[in-house]
Amino acid sequence: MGGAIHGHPAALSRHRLQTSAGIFTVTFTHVGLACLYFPNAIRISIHTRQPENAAHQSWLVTTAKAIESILKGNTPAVLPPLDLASGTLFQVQVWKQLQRIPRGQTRSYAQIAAATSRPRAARAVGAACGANPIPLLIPCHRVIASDGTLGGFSGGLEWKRRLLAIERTKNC
DNA sequence: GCATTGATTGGGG
DNA sequence: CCCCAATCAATGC
Repeated sequence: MGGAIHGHPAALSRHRLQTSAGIFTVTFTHVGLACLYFPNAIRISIHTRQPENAAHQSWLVTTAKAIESILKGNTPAVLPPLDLASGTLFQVQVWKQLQRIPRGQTRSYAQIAAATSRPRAARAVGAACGANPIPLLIPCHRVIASDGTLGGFSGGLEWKRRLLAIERTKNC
């Protein structure tokens, strides 16, 4: 059996996804989209090459459209089901708050901390953002430091700058 | 503006 | 336990 996290199944399939901004990699479980990697990310060797699954094919199309939508500064009309089972309770709470940040807006790590009823956990929110398995669709790029500086980004700060610039431009 | 520092939380080994 | 981290506010320069 493949490795499992928190008692949940590991990814069943992995796909390369060609977009206008390069080749993203995504993984699916039986629940939905589990991970999304930027084109520049180091990809792990594929253990689980399973026969094509109809649901995964459908989710792949939806995921591709959602990525392209975000790259254009729009809000995706539809998202694939997201499998957040790899997260702890706190991380999932943070990730759900991230999904509530409207396109074109930002929040500070401290604001997200407050939204999860842990006003002093700003630093932990940063760590939870870093552990976000589905960047772009879970928009951790919209979280910045209280003083207006960018903070960090697991996909590289260039991507964070780029995404925020796209959304800012689109909003004006 | 920038650097330092103490407080603080959640996660992982 | 201990260490790390995508923080923050206060402080001094």
